[in-house]
Amino acid sequence: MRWLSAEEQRIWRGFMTAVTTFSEHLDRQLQRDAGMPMAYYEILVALSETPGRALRMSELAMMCHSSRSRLSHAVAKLEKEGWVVRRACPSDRRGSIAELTDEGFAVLEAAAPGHVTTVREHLFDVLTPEQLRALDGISRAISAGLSTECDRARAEVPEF
Amino acid sequence: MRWLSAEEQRIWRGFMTAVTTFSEHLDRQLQRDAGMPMAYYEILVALSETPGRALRMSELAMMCHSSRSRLSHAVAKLEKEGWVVRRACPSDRRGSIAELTDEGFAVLEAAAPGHVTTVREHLFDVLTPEQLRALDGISRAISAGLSTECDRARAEVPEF
DNA sequence: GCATCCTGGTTGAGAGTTCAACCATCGCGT
DNA sequence: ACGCGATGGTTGAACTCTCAACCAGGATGC
Repeated sequence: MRWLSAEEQRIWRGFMTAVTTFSEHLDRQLQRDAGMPMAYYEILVALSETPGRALRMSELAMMCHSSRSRLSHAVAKLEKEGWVVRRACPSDRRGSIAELTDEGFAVLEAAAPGHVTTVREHLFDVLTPEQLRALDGISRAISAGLSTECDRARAEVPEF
Repeated sequence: MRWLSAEEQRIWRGFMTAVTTFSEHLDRQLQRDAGMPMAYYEILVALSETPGRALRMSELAMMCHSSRSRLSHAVAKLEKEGWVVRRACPSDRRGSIAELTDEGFAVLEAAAPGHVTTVREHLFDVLTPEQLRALDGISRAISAGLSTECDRARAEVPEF
């Protein structure tokens, strides 16, 4: 087993610090200005970008990179707020469809500018175009490394 | 107010996806193999690296970039597990000192290899040396952008 | 000495996440 | 038609985090 060098540790810790501080900052901003955490904001965004502003729970879960359970709890809360409604799926009786309400859309419209401004201010404004290009590549590489993980797991299943 | 371009959105979402998937993966690995979330692991690491394996709560909070409240809850749990003990601070009667127990150290030693391996596998193994250098700069820039935020807030306080 | 403010730390309630268990339905093979 | 494994989704309990309230002890000013 290979440990991390001092240099690797520095990079690793710096990365985690930056990322967690950043996302805590974003979460706090959204919670303060829009009364919801970022995970819930993402749900509203995903719905708002879909034609019909409605999606099946499982598709919504994929879009938000969320577990079914998490999404179910979250949508329950959003429904209680009146920002989303759930209705049955006509083609599959198991299914359930979440739809963004007009009020939910209005809330999202009100929340978006502050959120986008925060993202721009702390990400795009502090990085050079070159760093942004690098970040793009880094994100892809990390994501690819994680999804091949899943593939490997899937490949381990006998008779697959 | 300036919206994000399509390209910026792509980078932004890709970045968040990579980061959240990655840290969820790490959290799950630690939870499964060591029975604790990453935040708690970080606490044990910070203590283990301090001479005497003990730190005041406030210093520990800074090291872990954690709020006092979060740390207090976390250390309470770690104490219940027997991995940490709390004792009074001799120089400041308000203070409280968290100390890593031998059992806590043993648990940490057992957990470390799996954690390091996961980090290496999904971060250092998937990035080129050039990307790692870029990541270092990016992390610094983001962290700097967030701390100047605090400075500005501090500067806004009247008579400061 | 004492009033006042600040700092260190804890606590409790409320919100969000995780995990495993669960139910209903679908799809497929026979 | 029937059995059966896979899928879609929900639920409850345990856990973690956040936020605000709080208490105790230091520090400063008079």
